[in-house]
Amino acid sequence: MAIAAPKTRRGEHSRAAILGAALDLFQERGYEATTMRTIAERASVSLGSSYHYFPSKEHLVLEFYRHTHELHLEAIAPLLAREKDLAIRLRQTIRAVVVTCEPFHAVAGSIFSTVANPSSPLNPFGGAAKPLRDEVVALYDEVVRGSDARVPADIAEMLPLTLWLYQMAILYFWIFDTSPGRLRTLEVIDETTDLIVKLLGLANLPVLRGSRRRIIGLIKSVVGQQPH
Amino acid sequence: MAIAAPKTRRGEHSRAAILGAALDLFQERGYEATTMRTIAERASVSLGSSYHYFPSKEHLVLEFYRHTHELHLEAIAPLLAREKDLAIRLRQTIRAVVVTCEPFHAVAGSIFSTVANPSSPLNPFGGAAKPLRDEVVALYDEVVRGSDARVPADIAEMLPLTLWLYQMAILYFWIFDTSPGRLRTLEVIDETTDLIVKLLGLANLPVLRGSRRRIIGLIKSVVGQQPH
DNA sequence: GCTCTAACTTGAACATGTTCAAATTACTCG
DNA sequence: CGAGTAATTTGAACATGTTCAAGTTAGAGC
Repeated sequence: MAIAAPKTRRGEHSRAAILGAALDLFQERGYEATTMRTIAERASVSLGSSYHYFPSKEHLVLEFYRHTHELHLEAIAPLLAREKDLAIRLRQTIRAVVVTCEPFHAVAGSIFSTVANPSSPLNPFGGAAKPLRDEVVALYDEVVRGSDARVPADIAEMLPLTLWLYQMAILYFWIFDTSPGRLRTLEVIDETTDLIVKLLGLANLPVLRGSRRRIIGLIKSVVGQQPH
Repeated sequence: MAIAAPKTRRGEHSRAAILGAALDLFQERGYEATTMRTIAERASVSLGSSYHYFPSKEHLVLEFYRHTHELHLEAIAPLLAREKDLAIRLRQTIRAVVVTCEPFHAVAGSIFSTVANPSSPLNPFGGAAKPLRDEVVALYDEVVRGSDARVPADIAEMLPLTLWLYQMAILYFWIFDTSPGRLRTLEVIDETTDLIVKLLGLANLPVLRGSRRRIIGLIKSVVGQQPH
């Protein structure tokens, strides 16, 4: 993602200063209102230097995402270490996403759309963002695996990727949520996580068994498409 | 959406020329590669004139959308007039969307992302795009109402808006679809429309009846949020 | 310490979306 | 037809993401 990893002490310092300035400014003013010139100025480097370490403004956003992901991991780790109930693990993990992102709610919209652009190298469905996406998927793998729920193999296979997609959908809803305390998002999270866990439990029921293979195949083909 | 509707013959001519040039160029070169200067040049007006009729480049995209929607309506009207089976009506309507948009597949990505931006006035969830969205929702209302399916009132109420959201999801999938003839998208359409109609049929089954009110409430709260 | 190469830095230059005040044109009303 | 007003047109100017060729600096090898 970076044009070049720094090779000198000065280079390391510059890169860190640019990234730090960008993260601060995105949070303070949002994506569009933050200009590359402002970032360079606050980092005390020239405009051109920023482009030496980050090919584009969008690539700085990717680092912003990575930052929030790390906050999310920290926030949820203790619960994942002690709780075994899948419903609780899932609900709390998704709740932690929106709680972690709350300070960035005002700027999340423009950032999200930048990333949603299918032709952007940052699109999470393929490209430069893949390593980060894989980390998020791994988290959901841990959410499921670390629980005491018995999930059939065919479902377990595609569940983490599906939950990642589900998280994205929740975030998109959250962006539009203007309710006090973001209560509506929390309600939707509680309802949907409950629904998901119930559906997993129903997977072997006669009514659903008939469609199970078809539905799994469908989800796999939707979620597993590897573009670019 | 337009700053001003034309009041003179010359004005009408200019606006039409700008819009026509924009539609052609978006199709030829895509959204980013089409500059406002190129549009103005092909329309034989000055750069400033374009901004007299369209507040921004994004607003020209909205017209592009309207254009494809009208093509879609034309394409699907005959079938909706004669066919009564809901599954067929729905499948063919959604199929017609991607078939209609096929000439724009290469450029659809950048256009879609522009519109997906929650802070854009063009975001379909609220703002300038609302009139067009209402038209699309009305089409799905017609798809359901014109069928011989008996849909419970509580479901019928939120079904058209939900189908509109479903159409958006299919389009997002289609953007990434690189399979020959866009076959994967067509398969996903067939599977999902079938699933939707089956679920409607199952709505009164005991297993689902327990969750039905909750699920409907959930969908309404997700899809009915009125932002901005 | 000197030299040399790779790394790094710089700021001017470019393209493009957008704004705006001034100039021009179209239309209405007497 | 002749103002006068509203509509339209214009292009220069601005902000910003990005590129790049040229200059400067850091660190390795001797």
